[in-house]
Amino acid sequence: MRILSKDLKAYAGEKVLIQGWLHKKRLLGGLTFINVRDRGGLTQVVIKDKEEVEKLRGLQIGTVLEVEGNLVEEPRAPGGVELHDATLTVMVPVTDEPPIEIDKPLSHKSDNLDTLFDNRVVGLRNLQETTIFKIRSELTRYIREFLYKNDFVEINTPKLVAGAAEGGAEVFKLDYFGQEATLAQSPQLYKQIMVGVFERVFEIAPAFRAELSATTRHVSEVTMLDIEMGFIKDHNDVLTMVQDLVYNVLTRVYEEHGDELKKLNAPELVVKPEFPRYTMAEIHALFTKETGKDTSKEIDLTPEEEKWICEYSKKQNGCEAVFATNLPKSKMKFYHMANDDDTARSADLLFRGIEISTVPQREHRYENVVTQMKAAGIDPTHPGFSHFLLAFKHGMPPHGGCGFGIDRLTEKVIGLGNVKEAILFPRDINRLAP
RNA sequence: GGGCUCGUAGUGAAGUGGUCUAUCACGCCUCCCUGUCACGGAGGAGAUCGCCGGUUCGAAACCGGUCGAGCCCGCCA
Repeated sequence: MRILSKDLKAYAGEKVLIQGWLHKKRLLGGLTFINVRDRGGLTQVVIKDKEEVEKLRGLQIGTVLEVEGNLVEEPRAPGGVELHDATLTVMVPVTDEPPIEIDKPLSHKSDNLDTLFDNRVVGLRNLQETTIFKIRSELTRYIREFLYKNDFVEINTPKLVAGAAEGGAEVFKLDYFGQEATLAQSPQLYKQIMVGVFERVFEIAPAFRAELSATTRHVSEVTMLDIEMGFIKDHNDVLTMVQDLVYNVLTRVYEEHGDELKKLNAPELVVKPEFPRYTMAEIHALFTKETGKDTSKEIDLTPEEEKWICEYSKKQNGCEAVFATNLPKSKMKFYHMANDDDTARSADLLFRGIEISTVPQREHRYENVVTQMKAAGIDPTHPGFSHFLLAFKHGMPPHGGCGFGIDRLTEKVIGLGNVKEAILFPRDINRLAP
């Protein structure tokens, strides 16, 4: 029976069988160490028999092995146990050397990302890369667990759609049996419709953005967490839910994976349960006062301001997650709810210098939605929107939610420099493979 | 869409007019090595310096073009 590396400790003194990939060879003459990688980690195998060592001649890292041997406790071995008197069986021989290093950290310098992604299928076997995606997996697990606990239902909505969900943003167009279709750039309208069914819903799914953006924070296929909740008292209810979710997820990942985060050189976490809230106008004023650069006429936060306010809040409030509230009405989407002044009931959640989520309250009154739609130049009878309006005609409670970038969250938790490093197979303007 | 930068063995880097017949590290091959864990030691293979053209007695280096890539801005998650 196959034993996983992480479970070996319980089998000290017994004969065990492991299966995995050859991860590293160290030949010391009469003594050879090999590391075998399986889903639980690495196992050190000690081989003295020359014939057994010869089986590995010419075989490269990646060779699939079965190893049978006696498990002994050995303080000098990593993990405290190792296999002795091993008999090797080569399940799948590999003779080509890997195109990229597997047992040493890979270069994540921006100039080298192209090589990193070209060789992704093998490079991901590098334990440093693997750890990034294990942490990403944990982050999504924590998100799901938090939302289930708070009575949210996980949904799946179509990614092939009849029209743009959000006016303005660039969409991918494609032929759909003779009709023009687009790839969904957001589940926005569907998740709102589902508030009329379940009250509280969420989805973790790809969204497609055809923006011609070439930056460290953009990709054309993004994994979004979308949340929507009904029967809110006001915008504050949504902000609090998102805040509690993020606080829970961040503190939990640092608790449960602190060692791995440290190995990846992740920054120390500085957060408080209550994230500071500044209106956009306040941030412009503070930034202008502190730096002397006048941003009071900017509609949105500049990328420099996003970095600055997170640093500022970290120092002032001991919290590097911060809400920028009262976003300008001029930027508002037709389904957002306006305030009486020139702002909207919408906020950006910023963390470590980047926008990771937008958290608005929605306009739930049918007539107002139609009015705002027309004002945005959208035809309410278009098949991409008519069903959305039908749901509103039949009763939508006050509601709000968020769109949340899983890729950016992972990037920032680990302290990576580019969102693509947090994506297995990133898609951008230039890259469609692997 | 606008601006800036980069392209040298499989990988990461050094070299900014001649001493480059291109250097180093990792990886690979051969040999030595019984406690390695970025093992160590000796030797070896591997690059028409992205491509095309030009300047020059001479180009990896300078100029123009081209292809590829990255970063910033706009926009957004």
